[in-house]
Formats: sequence, structure tokens, C-alpha cells
Amino acid sequence: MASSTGSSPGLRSDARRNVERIHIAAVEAFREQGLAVPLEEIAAAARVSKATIFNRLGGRVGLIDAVIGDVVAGELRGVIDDARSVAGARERICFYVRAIRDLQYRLPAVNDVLLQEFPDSEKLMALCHAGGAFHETLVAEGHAAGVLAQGLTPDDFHALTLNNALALKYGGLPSKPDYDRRTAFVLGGICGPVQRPS
Amino acid sequence: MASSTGSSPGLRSDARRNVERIHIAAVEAFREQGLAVPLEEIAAAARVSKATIFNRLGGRVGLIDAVIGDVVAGELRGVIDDARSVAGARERICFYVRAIRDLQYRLPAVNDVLLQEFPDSEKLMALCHAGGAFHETLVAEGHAAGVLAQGLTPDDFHALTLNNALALKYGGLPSKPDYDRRTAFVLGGICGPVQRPS
DNA sequence: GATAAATTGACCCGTTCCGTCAACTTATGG
DNA sequence: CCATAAGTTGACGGAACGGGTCAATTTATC
Repeated sequence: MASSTGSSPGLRSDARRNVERIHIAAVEAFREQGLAVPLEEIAAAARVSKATIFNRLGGRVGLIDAVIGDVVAGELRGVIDDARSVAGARERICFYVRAIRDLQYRLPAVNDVLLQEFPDSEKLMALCHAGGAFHETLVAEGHAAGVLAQGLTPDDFHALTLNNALALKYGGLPSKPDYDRRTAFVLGGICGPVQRPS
Repeated sequence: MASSTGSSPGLRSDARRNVERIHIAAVEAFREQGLAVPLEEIAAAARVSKATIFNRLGGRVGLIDAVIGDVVAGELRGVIDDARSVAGARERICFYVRAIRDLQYRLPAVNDVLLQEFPDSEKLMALCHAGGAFHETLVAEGHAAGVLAQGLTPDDFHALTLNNALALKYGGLPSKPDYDRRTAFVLGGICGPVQRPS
């Protein structure tokens, strides 16, 4: 699924080389600046013209579909999988909130996924739905274990993530220490009345 | 300070009438749609051409300065004053957070103020700083009374408000019940968790 | 070196709104 | 009533931003 480059039917050699370059440049640009980065910039980094991105990949949506696996899918699914394996509902929720917020800070592209920019990209939407589904089970487990604030719905939980995505996308980046401190306050608001038993 | 219209030097009668119309239309449009509403729309509502807004008020910034008092200043200062008169640090903070979030929901223009869109408007910036200053004292009082989460800074508190402004501005509006429920979770995260003397 | 594949720069597009100006209209006072 | 200055306005150009396209050119391949 990840690190592709292995898909090139009867393409001419130069075309194959360009597809590869574009792929590499797109992954880097998307990871650093999010999925809305100008195609011109990707093209320049790949030493290729913008038109080639259209010819080979079919514009931004095609490009996103082609590289999203290397941009965010791995990390996002990784966070979810890691969270799944954490024992204890409270610990699992705390771990996940910290991990997803950290990922949102590091990788602007996750926010584009969560916010469903580019709804024409099927893979992006699939990823987004996977996240939503996980949030549902997390909240359900949290309530079953009685560790979540009364009345907190899966949508409330999801909104937490979306609000953070919007803040990071449209506001200025706080320093990491500030951000992490605020993560703790967010957690305190949803994660049951009892504090860490330390 | 509020409901002006009383400022018209040697203007011709039609000009005075237009200033008044523009004023009224701007207050309504700004309150309903925020300070970024197209000037064309205000002009249309005032049955006047866009150019007249430039002639009489000097464009968007002049217009904002002219009407901000009737758009948000009253309500915003009202919330702060009401909060000031609430006894008890915890109660004061809870009151303020609920009130300001309610205002942000009802009046998109407050968010434009808090986010400092239109930094060229002196009055807007003054309002914004007034808010920031109040946040400082609120947090200081909260810590003095030991009712705020450990380590919460004035900036953290302010960021809470800004994040909400961004979410409301760039995200979809949640239903009021959803929004109010989430207000409670936000409060829970900062307002000393159920005062558990540990 | 013929030929089809591929690339590309230059181009136009759409969006959105701001701000301006010459030409026109209207209020005013004598 | 009309001269004149004050006021209004529609039409215009502009900026910012990036998407998407195509005729002309270059390049790989046999």
C-alpha cells in the first residue's frame, strides 16, 4: 500500500521517470504544507511542468489519490491501530487524543483529510470515515467503562478533532509546549471527573 | 456611544440621509453575517451604490469604525461587565465562558473582532485588547482562588476563545444544544475538576 | 529518421471583492 | 428658476489566487 512507484504500464521511460518524481515531490510538499499546496510548487520541485501533473495524474484529485497512502494514511491508521492496542478505556482515549493531536500538529495534511477538503478523492473520504468510525467505538467504550464525561456524544468527540483542525489550519501555530499543555486541558474536559491517580 | 446617527456636519440633506441608511444597513448586515460581508450587499440594502460607502465612510474600515459600537462593542463590553459583577472566581469564570461562547455563536462579528480581522480599524483593535486584558485578570483571579486547572495561562484561556472563533467562522454551525453541551466540556477542562481535594 | 508519445509555456478561466473615475443627478441659495 | 457645487453612480480595472487547456515543440523508440 505504501511507497508505491511500482505502477507504470506501457509508459515511455521519460513519463515513468516523471511520474516518480512527481510522486516524490508531492509527498514531500503535501506533508509539509498540506493538501492545498499549489500544484505549480509540486511541479517545480519535480522539475516538471504543471501540465504534466494533469497528463499523468489527472490534476490535484488524482494526485491525492495516488499519494495519500504515503502522505497520511500510514500515520493515521498507525495512530488508530496503536490506540486500539492500548489496554483500558481511559488510557486508550487519552493515548488517542494525545496521538491524534500530535499528528494534526505535525502533519497539516491530516487536517485536510479530517475536514474533508477534496471530497472528490475517494481515498481521502475513506480515510476520513475510518477515523469517524473509530471515534464512535472509542466513545462507546469510554462510556461503557464510565470514564467519559456524562453526555459526551461521538459527534462531540469528533468535533473536538475538527475544531482543532480548523484552529491549526486557519490560526497561527502555537508553540509545541503551549499546544501540548492545551491538549491536557482538552482531555480534562472529556475524560471523566477523576484526574490521573498520580 | 451607541446608536449614533448624530454626526453630520455640513452635509447636504441627501448625503445625510444616505449616511444614516448605510449605517442602519451595515449594522444589520454586520450583525447577521460578520464584518466580512461584501460592501455591495450593504450598499444594496441601503439602496445606495457601493461608491457612496467610499465617499461617505471611506470604505470598509471607516464603516467598521463608524458602526462597531452598534454592532458588537455594547454586547461585548456588556458580557465583560456582567462577568465582573459575578461573585466568586469560579462562578465568574464559568459565567464568562458561557456568555462569551454564546455571544460568539449569536454574533459572528465578535469573532472577527477577536481574530483581529481588519487590524486597520483602531476601534476594533481596542475592543480586542479590552477582551484580552479581561482574560488576563480572569485567569489571575482564578488561580488566586485555586479554581483553575494547574498551569493554565492567560494565553491558553485566550486561545480557547480564538479556537472557538475559528471553528465557528470556518466550520459549519453546530446546533445550539450541541454547542452548549460542548461549552460544558470546555469548561470542565479548565475549571478545576470538581474540586477534588486530593 | 519516421512516428507516436510526452512535455511544456503561454494562455484563458473563474472567483471574489476592492477601489476609482468620468459622467450624470440633485440640493441649495440667490 | 437656474447656476453651481455637492453628491451619486455604473462601469471599469485591478489584485490575488490557483485551476485547467492546447498548439507547438521535444524526445523516446524501433
